[in-house]
Amino acid sequence: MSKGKTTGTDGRFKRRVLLVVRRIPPGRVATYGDVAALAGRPRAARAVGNIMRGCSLDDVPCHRVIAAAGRLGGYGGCEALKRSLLVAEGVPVTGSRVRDLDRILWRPTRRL
DNA sequence: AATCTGACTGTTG
DNA sequence: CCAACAGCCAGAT
Repeated sequence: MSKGKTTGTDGRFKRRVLLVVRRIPPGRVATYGDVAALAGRPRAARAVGNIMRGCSLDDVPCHRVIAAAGRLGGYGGCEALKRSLLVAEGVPVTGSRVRDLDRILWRPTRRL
């Protein structure tokens, strides 16, 4: 292990983002910007989206990550699925937007 | 190391 | 409400 760098070439940011998203409880959502901030880069919302794009629902509940202002954002071209998953968890969604975002938005009590 | 990509965000019209 | 533009960022090639 002297080098310990052969694998895990992932940026720490990506790892951090995955951990944050995994902590989002059912019935709640977090915006890309919030996740980025929790991961340590409040302006990397776009980067978070790119990371989500490469992750799977089996690895992380990416459907709980939405865009700002309560908009659902994208989902690999299957936004309808994202909407269904959120509604199934009890998240009130109207059209392409989450209602009462202030109540549904996840509030982490402790940071990493 | 440079360039391109894009599941973002805020502003302007 | 929607379209266009610009700013910002990490990952992939």
